Amino acid sequence: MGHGSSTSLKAEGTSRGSKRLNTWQSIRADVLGRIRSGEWPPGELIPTEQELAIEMGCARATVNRALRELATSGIIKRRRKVGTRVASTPSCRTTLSLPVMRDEIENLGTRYSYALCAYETGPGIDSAREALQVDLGHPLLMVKSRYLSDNNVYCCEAIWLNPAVIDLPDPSVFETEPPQEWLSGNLPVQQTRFAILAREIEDICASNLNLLPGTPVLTIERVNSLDAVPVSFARQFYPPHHRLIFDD
Amino acid sequence: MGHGSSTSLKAEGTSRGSKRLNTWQSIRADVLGRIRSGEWPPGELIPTEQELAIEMGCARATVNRALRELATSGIIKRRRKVGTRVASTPSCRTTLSLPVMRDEIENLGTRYSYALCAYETGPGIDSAREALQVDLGHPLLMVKSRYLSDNNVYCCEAIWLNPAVIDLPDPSVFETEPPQEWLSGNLPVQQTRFAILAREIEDICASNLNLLPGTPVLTIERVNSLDAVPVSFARQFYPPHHRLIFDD
DNA sequence: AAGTGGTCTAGACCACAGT
DNA sequence: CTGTGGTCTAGACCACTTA
Repeated sequence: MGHGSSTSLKAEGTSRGSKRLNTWQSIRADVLGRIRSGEWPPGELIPTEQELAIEMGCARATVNRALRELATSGIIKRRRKVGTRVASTPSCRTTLSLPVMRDEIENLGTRYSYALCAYETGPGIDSAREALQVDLGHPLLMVKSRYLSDNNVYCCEAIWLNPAVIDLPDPSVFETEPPQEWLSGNLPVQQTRFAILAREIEDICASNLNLLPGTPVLTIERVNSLDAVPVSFARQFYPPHHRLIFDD
Repeated sequence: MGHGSSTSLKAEGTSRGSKRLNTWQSIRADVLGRIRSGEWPPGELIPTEQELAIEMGCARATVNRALRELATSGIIKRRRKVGTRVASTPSCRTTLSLPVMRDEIENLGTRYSYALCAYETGPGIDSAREALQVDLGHPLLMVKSRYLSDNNVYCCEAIWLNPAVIDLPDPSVFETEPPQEWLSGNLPVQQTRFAILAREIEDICASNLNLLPGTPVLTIERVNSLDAVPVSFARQFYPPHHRLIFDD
């Protein structure tokens, strides 16, 4: 323990001319470096926040912030009283961002456009009724549309909306505005549940994506809920070359 | 420890000691509630940290923590000098966790088992050579294996390892230990890049998954690197019913 | 120049989990 | 019990952006 030897100044300040010495980012980088270098191998217990704070000459809160970020990334595991360990099984955690289609396409640097393909009111498909918790006699509005990136079909979407729980507009508004955007603009922000899966493309969408029926397509399903009441079920199909990339 | 029971504490002075009132979680919940209720609609500027801290009766740092978490989730957007806005386009951000297969299966509450299917040294497939940045004359070790969940095939894996950059063990060790686990246990933690996509299952793996050739399978590709040098390229195939779920 | 978020600090208390 | 991470606080300064 500290025995007064330290005058508690991190003065020194000369060794590095850098602007900020003790950013939490720099501490995170330092710890990460020691892990990657093998100095702290998987499963190893690393020093406590207190010890690291002293060693790095910063406040414990700063170390805490750095280690918290590493824990969130799955790099380390923290438990009270026990301490902090390097993750023994490298469970990679990363952030999945699913923006609105307009942003997704424009972020590619390409020109976004949207087109309505069709709409109809009917019983919908099994998956939609299940997700929306309604039965066969209950009509749903289905809207099919396409998103283009520089005039190439980027994604094909089918969405089922439950008119019993939300006031739907005249479907003609979907000629210019995607249903997902209409939802977020006209209802208080919803809760959304996702699933990512692989499916054979549906026959009806195959032509929209210029694909042969049976082609595997990456599919994202979304259920939007309002106060825990599901209001829409959507499927977005991406052509075969599409990948969700995670670099870190 | 130097400090005896130096009861210099200020007796908590505050009124009632109900649990904790001003946790950052409660503040996050409060703000989220106001957003969801429509009090602060999309695009709206919300009060500054300072104002919220006063209103909630807590420190600005606590408000900052709460808002930071919301910003990370994509619920709000923050800019210095400008302030904090409710996201106008609800770009959903969530955490994708890709644990080791053993954990992934055991987390389902099922029994995990692993089986080696085959291995061979050869030129590998185009994608593998590209990912590993080697050419045709360069031999790679390919290992195919299966992961079972309660004796049902859960996932089928093919991995190509570059013997030029890592010392590979005798392939027989892969009879009991999955290559991914061997990698993480015998090399300093690597950087991993991912991609998620949909593919037709390869003929060779179809029988391993008890599927017909051509079936769409959710595929995860991983490239493990060591000091920016790629050492392995893996493809994991999940049967058609498999979904990556995001609830939040 | 001024306002807002971003971060650091030093100290304190709490929650949890081993002993 | 004790030790460890988790959090709150009050104040301070910095960084970025707009006016």
